[in-house]
Amino acid sequence: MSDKRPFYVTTPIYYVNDVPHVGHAYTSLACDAIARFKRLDGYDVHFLTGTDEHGQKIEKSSAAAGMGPQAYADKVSETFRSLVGTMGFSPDGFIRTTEARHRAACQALWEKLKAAGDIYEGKYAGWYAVRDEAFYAESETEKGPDGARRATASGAEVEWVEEPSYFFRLSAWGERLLAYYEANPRFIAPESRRNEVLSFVRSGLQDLSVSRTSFKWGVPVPGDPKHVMYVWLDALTNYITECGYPDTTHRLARFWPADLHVVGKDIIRFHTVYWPAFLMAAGVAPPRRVYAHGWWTNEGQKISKSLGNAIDPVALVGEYGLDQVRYFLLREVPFGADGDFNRRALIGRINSDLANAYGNLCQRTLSIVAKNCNGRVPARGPATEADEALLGRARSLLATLRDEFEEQALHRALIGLWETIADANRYVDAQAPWALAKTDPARRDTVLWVLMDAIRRVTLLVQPFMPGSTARILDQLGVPADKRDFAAFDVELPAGRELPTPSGVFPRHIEPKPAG
RNA sequence: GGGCCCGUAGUUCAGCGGUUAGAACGAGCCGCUCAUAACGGUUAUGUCGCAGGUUCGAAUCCUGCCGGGCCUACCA
Repeated sequence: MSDKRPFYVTTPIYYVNDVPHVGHAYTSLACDAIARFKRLDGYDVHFLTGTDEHGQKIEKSSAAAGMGPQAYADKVSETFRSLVGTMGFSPDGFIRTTEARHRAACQALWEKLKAAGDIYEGKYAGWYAVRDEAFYAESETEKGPDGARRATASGAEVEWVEEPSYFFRLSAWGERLLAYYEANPRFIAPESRRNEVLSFVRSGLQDLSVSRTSFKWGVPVPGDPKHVMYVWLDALTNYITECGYPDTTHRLARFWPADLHVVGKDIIRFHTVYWPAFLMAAGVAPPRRVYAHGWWTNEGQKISKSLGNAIDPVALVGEYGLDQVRYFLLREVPFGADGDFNRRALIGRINSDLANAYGNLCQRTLSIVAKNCNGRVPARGPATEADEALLGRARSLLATLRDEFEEQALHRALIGLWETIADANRYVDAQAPWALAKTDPARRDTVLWVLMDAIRRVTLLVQPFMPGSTARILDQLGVPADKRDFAAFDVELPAGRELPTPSGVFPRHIEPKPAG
């Protein structure tokens, strides 16, 4: 239906045992900026997010909440769905693992793996801690002086438990995975994560338990309904469920293989080892790229449930503004690295980068236009060297940003954009259009036109990061709605177009005076 | 234990073999007055973690040490 090139980007599906926090918001935000950039650049984008709703924890949490697991999942899934609105995300699909289409896809994938001989029946055995409701590897436990074995991390007593389970023959896929990494050097990013995965796979893979009989809340194993599929086989499959798997004629089938899975660094292995192994075993192409981002700390402190210092994105947006938060999260930390969330830095970004540099550039330019040019786009005259320098820089931005988005270097994209904003502010001072207004109105108009065009180009490219604010700026510049994608990057503003009265887009953030 | 990464101005970081080590924020001084008291110019501070080594030359390569982080499988 479209001859545009497809681009498929996904967030992980979020587990509904948790309430949304900045970590979730951050992953989705990065995907959102990427999806928006690609749409503006003419791709047919499919951006998928959703919720993971199966498993023992949901079964238990829902019972504790006095409701059925589906009702419970419905409720929590809804909080994730509402985050989409709060954060201004633009997903094209929202998938839930409890949907019938997902059950069908998981079962189809299972049958394929079974038929290929990559699934066999065995016995899952391990050290189980009742208190933690978790299995531990032998190396994660130790024997105490009383002879009882305990989980090293939690101190909970563990017991040896065995249950029947199906296994995926992951051990057979090590060499083929390494060959895939070798042939597709961009598959895992950033580089440091790739190294980790490589060394993990080289160290040898064990078969993977992919079913459980100890709980019911999951996708039943075809032909053996005592079992439900266990975590990753269920969760990861969502990415192809969306594309209609196993129906290759589905309207979204053309989006597979995914161009990009964005994940937190904690689940990189599942996406770069298990997932491509499952897919290759089933005869499906693996995704093109998996990018793992880092974690946020809160004012220098590790975020943890026990500290109760989770950051609520909804509160954040309420206090500082949506685009301000979006900008901060993507600008403050190199995408891929860990970062610290702190108020001083956030307020610094809001005031320095947004209010003083960008917002004020727009405001000072547009108010001179409003006062001197009768509120219309001025006409340009011959360009000077200084004009060409600024315009040349602004023109080169699109190509640069394309490269940076190819690498998910979102922070570098923003840095480059802001360098041009700084150039433009220097240009205003050097050209002093307020003085030209008295001596050389034609030259004044040229200067203002140059500024407006530089701002227009920068703003076009800032759209993926701050869609709301940039829309307002483009309105004030008189850029029509159909001239805001990158195809219109070189469509310059026609002189004489009437402009609305300018008004500030990025207010300074003034900290409320703390008591005492 | 094994593997990977990091330690550079007050702060966050760039630089990864070649003249006097850079940027941003913050601080001081000067200028401008179009603008959200915003903007521009300028000044300042660094034994580039420590100790050896390779080299004509090292923040940049090698070794050791100190300090910090991450990975080392079935919690999403």
